[in-house]
Amino acid sequence: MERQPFASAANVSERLAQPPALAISTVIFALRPSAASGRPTLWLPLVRRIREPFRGMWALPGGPLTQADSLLDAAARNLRDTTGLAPSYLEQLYAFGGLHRSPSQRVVSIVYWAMVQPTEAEMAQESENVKWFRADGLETLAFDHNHIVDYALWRLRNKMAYGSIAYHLLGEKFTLAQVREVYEAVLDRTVDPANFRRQLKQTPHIEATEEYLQGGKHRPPRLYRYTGTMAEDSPVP
Amino acid sequence: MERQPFASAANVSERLAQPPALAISTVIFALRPSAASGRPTLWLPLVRRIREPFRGMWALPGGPLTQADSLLDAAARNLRDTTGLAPSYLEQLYAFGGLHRSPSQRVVSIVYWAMVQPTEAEMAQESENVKWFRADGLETLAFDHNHIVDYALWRLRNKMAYGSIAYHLLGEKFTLAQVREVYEAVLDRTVDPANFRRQLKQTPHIEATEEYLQGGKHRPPRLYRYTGTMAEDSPVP
DNA sequence: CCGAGTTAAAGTCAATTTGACTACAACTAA
DNA sequence: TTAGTTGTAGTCAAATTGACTTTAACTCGG
Repeated sequence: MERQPFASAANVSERLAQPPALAISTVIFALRPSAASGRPTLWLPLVRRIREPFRGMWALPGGPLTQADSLLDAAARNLRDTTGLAPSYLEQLYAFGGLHRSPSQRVVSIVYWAMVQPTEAEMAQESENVKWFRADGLETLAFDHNHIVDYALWRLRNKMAYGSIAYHLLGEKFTLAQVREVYEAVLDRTVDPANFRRQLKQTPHIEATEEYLQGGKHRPPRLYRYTGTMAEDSPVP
Repeated sequence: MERQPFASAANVSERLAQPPALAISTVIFALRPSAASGRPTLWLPLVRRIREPFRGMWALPGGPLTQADSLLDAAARNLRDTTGLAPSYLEQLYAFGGLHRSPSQRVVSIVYWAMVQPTEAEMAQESENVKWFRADGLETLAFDHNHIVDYALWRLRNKMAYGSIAYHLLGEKFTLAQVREVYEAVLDRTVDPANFRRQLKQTPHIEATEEYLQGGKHRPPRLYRYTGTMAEDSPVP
């Protein structure tokens, strides 16, 4: 991503001549049970920087735009290389291009965001340099990445209301209570179970299966399936 | 923007080494009375390309990202330089980065969109190389710019429902009927005047003035003012 | 095997919002 | 002065929403 270890006079004059560096980064959201309450909460994987600037700090996974890939492909490829993830939902979030996002060199980052299902999330093995964090109350990250995560959270809360994002955080089959828990986790408020059920039953792309989730402590809930696609909300690009 | 007049063997090998070119373009919407019905409809200014590729064809105003400007500043500056416009509403739309958007060189375009008020729109003088077009039924444009305009229209229709965009297409003071006409133009359907009025009266940032629009043919309507800001919908960036 | 406890799922009902429509007000044009 | 047109307020039934109750289906502890 950002290569120059420090700024020099040469760098500064070059800055006017050479085009800005183009980076692709991704904010990845997944649901994990909170350590405290056990309820699902939003988490995201971060990678530790192994170079200057911000060496040793945590940052969004990303890298330079590979020439042979479209923006989406570049995001997907980088995600696989750095975290091992292959998310079922991956969409462009925003292009950040402030002048001082990175010391020394001007960097324009095209940021994607992803939702991964619990089974997918397990693919992102934690290691010395890859770790999952709770999305709220994040420590200070490299570059302007706190800012980017905050923006992603704001968009997530907005899109939740009328979008299909929730289903991409769940597995293939899910109970209505699980969907409700996603809403509660993201919107950070309780939702009436009965009314929520009534709403979902008249939205498209939610299909009841004949299966029930067994092994719970009480009456087994029916399992549902989401039959929509990722492109349900954003069409052309 | 795209400089190479034609592709060469040297170009192709260089493509892998040098970063993609970064361009900023803008889709500008304004309201103008339709020639046929007289009702307001969506128009946008386009500029004629004076270089290859696509020389002579119409395209969105844009240019390379200037090094000293943020993305927003670069969009605003370019808009002023090419069309003379200084829109009151200017926001990032999407980053387009397909591999073959431009012949010869890879170009990533960060596209902004703007809404200009009627008085502002007059600043964009038509000339040999700058002309206003109706947003729907556009002729074939340079690059993938038809695709970009279609996407902008889709976003506009979506955002209209719960956003503040309509007011940025109108002047400082406006009648409720004018707001309704904007909705009708963008959503392409009729809206009940009485019900629309009831809705608007309980939305924030719409303030009644003590003035009335005189000179009409019938009962003069009250003028209103929008007191919100551009950042009402999109917060952080 | 029974009853308490818990969650799923369906149903009730009043309050609010929406869509279609009516009525009246305020102006222009003839 | 009157007919025509648009602005504005109000009415009413239908649809939607939020708070709540009821019944069903299961587990677990005795």
